[in-house]
Amino acid sequence: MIIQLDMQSDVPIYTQLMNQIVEGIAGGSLKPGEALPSVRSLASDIGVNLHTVNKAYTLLKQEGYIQIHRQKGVVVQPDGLPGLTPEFLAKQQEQLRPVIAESILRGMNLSDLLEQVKKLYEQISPSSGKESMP
Amino acid sequence: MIIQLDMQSDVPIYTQLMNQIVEGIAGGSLKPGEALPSVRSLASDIGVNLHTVNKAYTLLKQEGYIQIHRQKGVVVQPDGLPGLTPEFLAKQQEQLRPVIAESILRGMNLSDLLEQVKKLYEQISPSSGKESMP
Amino acid sequence: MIIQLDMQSDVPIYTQLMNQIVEGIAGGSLKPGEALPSVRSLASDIGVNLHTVNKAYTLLKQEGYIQIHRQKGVVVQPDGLPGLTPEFLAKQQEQLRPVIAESILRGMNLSDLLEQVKKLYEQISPSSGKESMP
Amino acid sequence: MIIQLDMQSDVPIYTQLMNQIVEGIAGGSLKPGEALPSVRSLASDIGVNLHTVNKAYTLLKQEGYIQIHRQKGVVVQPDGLPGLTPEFLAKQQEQLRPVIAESILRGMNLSDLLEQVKKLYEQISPSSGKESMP
DNA sequence: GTGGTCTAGACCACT
DNA sequence: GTGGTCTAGACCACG
Repeated sequence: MIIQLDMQSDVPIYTQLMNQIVEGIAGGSLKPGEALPSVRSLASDIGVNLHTVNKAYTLLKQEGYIQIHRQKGVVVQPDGLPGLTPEFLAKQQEQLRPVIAESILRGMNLSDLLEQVKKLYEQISPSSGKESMP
Repeated sequence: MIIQLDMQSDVPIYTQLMNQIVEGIAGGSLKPGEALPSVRSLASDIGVNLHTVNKAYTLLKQEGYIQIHRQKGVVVQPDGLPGLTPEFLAKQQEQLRPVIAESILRGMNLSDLLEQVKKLYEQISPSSGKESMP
Repeated sequence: MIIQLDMQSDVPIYTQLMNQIVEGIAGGSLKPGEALPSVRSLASDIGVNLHTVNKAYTLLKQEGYIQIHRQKGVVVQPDGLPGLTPEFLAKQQEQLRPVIAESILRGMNLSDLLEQVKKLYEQISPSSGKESMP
Repeated sequence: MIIQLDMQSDVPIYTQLMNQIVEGIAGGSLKPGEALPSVRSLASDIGVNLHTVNKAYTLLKQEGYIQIHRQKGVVVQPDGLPGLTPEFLAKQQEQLRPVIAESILRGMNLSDLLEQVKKLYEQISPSSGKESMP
C-alpha cells in the first residue's frame, strides 16, 4: 500500500495517515486480518517520526478499524468492522454539513452534488475496480 | 441570525463561525447585501475574543462570501457570490473523500449515503427550509 | 488538589495521574465545572513531562470525565458524568476478577473482602468524610 | 484446565496466564499438589512463546502459589498456600482503590458494588458461597 | 524487533 | 498563555 502525505497541508500528518489507511480498508486494498507495517518501519518509510505513526494507529484502534495484536503486530480489524452506529452517523453529518452548505452557497445543484458523491464513492469502493470474485 | 458555538468541539471557533455564516447565506436567512454585526458586537454577543470574529470575517472575505467596508461595516457579498471554481471543487473533493471512505468502510450503501446528502442539502437549502424570519 | 506519584511504580505515570484525578472527582474535592491546572503548569508542578500530563488528560477526556474547553482550559465534566454503562461494568468486572480470585486463593472470607471494599468506598466517597458530620 | 487468552488485550499474556491459573487454584479446579503442564507443552498448547509461560510460572512461584521442581515438573503449592499477609492486603488495596473510585464517580451505590463483588466471589469460589458464615 | 512509555525541546494555531 | 502537533532520542516490557 502506498501512502501519500502532503507535508504542507494544514491537515495533521497523523490524520492524513488515518485517512489513507481508512481509504485502503474501504477500497479493499487492505483486507481484514492483513498486517500493517510496524510503527517504526512505516515511520521510516514515509519519513515521519514514530510517534506520529503511533498516534494514527492508536486512534484507528480506538475507532475499531485495526487491532494491535501482541503477536502479529498491527492488523486490520479481522472480527468485523464497526457498522453504522448512531455516533458515526452524527459525526458524518457534522462533517458533511459545512461542505454541503458551501456547495449550496456556490450554486451547486443537488443532482450535481449527488453525482460528485457517487463518483467519489465508486472511485474508492472496491466493487468498481478489478476485484470481481468468481 | 442565531449563532450556536460548541466550546468543547475540536473545531476551532472561527471555523464554526464561518460555517454558521456560510450556512446562513446558503439557507437564505442571510441575503446578499444584508449587513452582518460588527466584529465588536458579534464578539460580545457570542462571548468570544475579537480576534476570533475578526479571523472568521477575514477568511470569509478572502473566499469572497462577504465584503468588509470601513464605514458601512460587514455585508454579505452583494456583487454575486463566487461560483463553482475548479479550486472549490478540488477542495470539496478533499473534504468529501475521507468522509465517504469511512462511510464505505462502515458498510454504508451508496443509495443510503446519497439519501443522507440529499436530506442535508434540502435541510440547509432555502427552497425546502421555511423562512419564518421577519 | 494534591497529586502523589510513585516514580518507582510499574504503573505508568499517566495512569497514576488519571487515578488520582478520578479519585479527586469521586471524592468531591474536584467538582464538576471546576478547572484543572493547565497541562504545562501541572507538568512542572509534579515534575513530569507535559506529554505525560497531556496523555492523562486526553484519556480522561475520552472517558468523558473532563472537558477540554477552548476558553476555560481543562475542566471537570460539568454536563453530567458518565453513568454505569454496560461497557464500564464489563471493564470493572475484568479488573475486579483477578483481585477477587487471588483473595480467595489466599483464604479471605467473603465478608472480610466486602468489608475491605466498603472501607475503601467510604474512605474515597465524599459523604463519609468532611462534608456531612454524623 | 482450559486457558483463554486475549491476544488483543492490553494485559500482558503472562499476566493473563497468571490470572487464569490463580483463578483455577482459587476455584478448586487446580488442587494443591496437582501437576501443571510443563513450560514447553503449555507454550505449544496455547501457542505462545516459551519465555512467556516461563515468566508466568516464575512469578507464580515467587508469590508462593506453585512449586517448580527440576524433575517432578510444576505443581500447585502443596505445602499450604500463602495467607493474608500485610503485603498482599496492601497490594490488594492498591488494586481495588482505582476501581472503586471510578465506580463512585459513575454513581454506583455501595450496595450495588458489594453485590458485584459478592457475585464474582461466588462465581469464582468452589463452595458456591455457603461456607464461612458463623 | 515490537509496541509502550517518558523526556526534551520546538513550532504553530487558537483565543 | 493555552492546547495541538511534530521531532529526536531513549529505555523498558513483551514475546
